[in-house]
Amino acid sequence: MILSTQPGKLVSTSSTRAIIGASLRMGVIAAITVRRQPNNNAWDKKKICSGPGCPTAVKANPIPKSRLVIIRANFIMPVGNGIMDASLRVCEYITLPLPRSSVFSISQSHSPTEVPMTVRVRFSPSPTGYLHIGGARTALFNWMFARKHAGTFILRIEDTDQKRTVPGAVEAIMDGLRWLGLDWDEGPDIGGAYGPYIQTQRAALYQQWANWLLEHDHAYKCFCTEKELDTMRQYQKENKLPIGYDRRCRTLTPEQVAAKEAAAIPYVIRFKMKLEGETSFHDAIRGQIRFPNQQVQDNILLKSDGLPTYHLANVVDDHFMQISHIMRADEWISTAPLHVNLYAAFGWAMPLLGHLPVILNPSGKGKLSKRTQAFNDDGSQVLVKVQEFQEAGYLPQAVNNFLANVGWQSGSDEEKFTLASAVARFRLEDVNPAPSRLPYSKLDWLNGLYIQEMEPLDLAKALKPFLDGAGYEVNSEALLAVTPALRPRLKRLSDAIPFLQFLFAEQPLSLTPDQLVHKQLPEGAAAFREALTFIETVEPYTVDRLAEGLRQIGEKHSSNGKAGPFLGVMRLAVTGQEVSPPLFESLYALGRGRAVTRLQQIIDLLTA
RNA sequence: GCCCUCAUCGUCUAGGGGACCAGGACGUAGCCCUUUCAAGGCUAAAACCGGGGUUCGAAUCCCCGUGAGGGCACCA
Repeated sequence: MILSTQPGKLVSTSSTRAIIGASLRMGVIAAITVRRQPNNNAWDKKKICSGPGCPTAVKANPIPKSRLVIIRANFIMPVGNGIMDASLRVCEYITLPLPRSSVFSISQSHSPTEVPMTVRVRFSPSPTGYLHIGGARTALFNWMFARKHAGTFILRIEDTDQKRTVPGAVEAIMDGLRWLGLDWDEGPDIGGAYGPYIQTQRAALYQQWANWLLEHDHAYKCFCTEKELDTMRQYQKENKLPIGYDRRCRTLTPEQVAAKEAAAIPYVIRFKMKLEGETSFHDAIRGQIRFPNQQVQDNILLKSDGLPTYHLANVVDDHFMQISHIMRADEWISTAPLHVNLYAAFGWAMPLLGHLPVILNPSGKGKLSKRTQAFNDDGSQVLVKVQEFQEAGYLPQAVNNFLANVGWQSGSDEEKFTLASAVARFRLEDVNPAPSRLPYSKLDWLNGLYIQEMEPLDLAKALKPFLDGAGYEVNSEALLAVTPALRPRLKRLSDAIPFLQFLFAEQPLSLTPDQLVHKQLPEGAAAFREALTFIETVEPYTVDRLAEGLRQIGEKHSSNGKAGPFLGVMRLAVTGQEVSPPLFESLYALGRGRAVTRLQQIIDLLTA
């Protein structure tokens, strides 16, 4: 009966129902569900029928899993009329054409996010300090989105809070972005068609539009002093009233306003928010978000110093800079309804919003901040500034890769990828809305992988500043010789410092005889003496020749015929480090002269 | 207090009603290799926040809790 339904057979809705009905009587059909597939990614689900009496039948007479028959039709809703492409599953997926039927009518509820032809996005930090890793992540996502859609990435400086502006911060932020390779197409340093890109230089524009709102009854002047507002908030707190501006100046009569103005009382301009109803907007990452309008304050748009607050400045700038998408941090969600209403008051089209998840402290308590010094499980300090990552010896491509993996998933199981491939696959819909901590240990792993890809010469060059910084003046030839051996041992560039310490160690090395004996090496001193002679005379003094000769000596002297035991103690003898690069490279980097000196000291120590 | 957001191994995540006794990665542990430490290879332990509901079937949809984060500034 039902199981004889063959692939390719036309099944009408009514016959589908007949099948269900008949099968239900036999106690084999459980349910039928339908999924629409408008494209390969987005799915709508609609249950069209779950056979009447089905639950009872199943409960009364449980069907073994193997006999549970499921019909499921997956079909693509055609744009026009006609037959839709469908598949029907009966125990297994089989493909069948299925005629259109009203039973299958599906509401359009899941439209794919549209990306307009011209993408213009911005990263707009406040110049209050260095580039924060969370800011860098926001910048990275904006940048990836812009590059993906061949759009424009804009750097805009939001310096309307003069009190918090720090000299040199703009340059520091730009340095951070440059180090990461996030290049901008328009910005304060390079200009652009929509400049200036520093908000304090656009003050007149904000004033103009604040006045426009005033004239069109979307805003009002507020003469409240800070003291007054503090008192108000205090009162609200004590009396458990809703916290926020009570809109007392909203109802000032024109005469009262004129009087206060005549008295030269400073004022701010506040937005006249709708008092009832709700504001909703679509978030590209979170879907629809609704706010009761009562929750939205009559926020200040223009401060008494004549500069705008963020709310006004960002709306005006995003409009005039023709920003198409706003991707900003989570913490802006609650002000989004204000912005929506501002756009509405101006009559401007709203850019698409997407609120990125915040980055949490490793403890999970609070968001990652540069003010609260945090520590990892291993006690190391949590890096927060981009510059700190650089100084710790991370590579920019590793940091980018790392950041891209937090809150976004590349769509494959590959965790290591180039920025270019991430750009190609970047979609706003794939951003995970959940806040996350930075998995720093993954950064170490990734950085190690990137280091292993480096050519020895490039790696040596990259290592140089770190060694210089530690006061180690390694000669280039020696450095280049140990670099291949060093490479797989490095997670961070700065890890090279302890490895190469032996090159600068005080003489003599602080070793004790018992550190240099090995069970498998009965005549240690003799082996060292032979090694000494060999090192003194070997020509040329190369890693390969050293390896060859010392291996032979080791094999000869060890009781198990393997070079290992000797090489181990020998390495310790010449480096004095429990952990160091391998012996041959270390000897080479040390140079013949110093190698001989150290070995002689060891022999003296053992024979004393 | 009010409002908003979020919730899968320790961590970053996959997951869009049956393919999941939940997959990958880092980290951790063990073994192999080995010249110390790494790297590399193999193996293992390790999660659907709780409770209801819808459904034949829920990690997935809905509701209620709980927890975490954010906002309620003349800061952004």
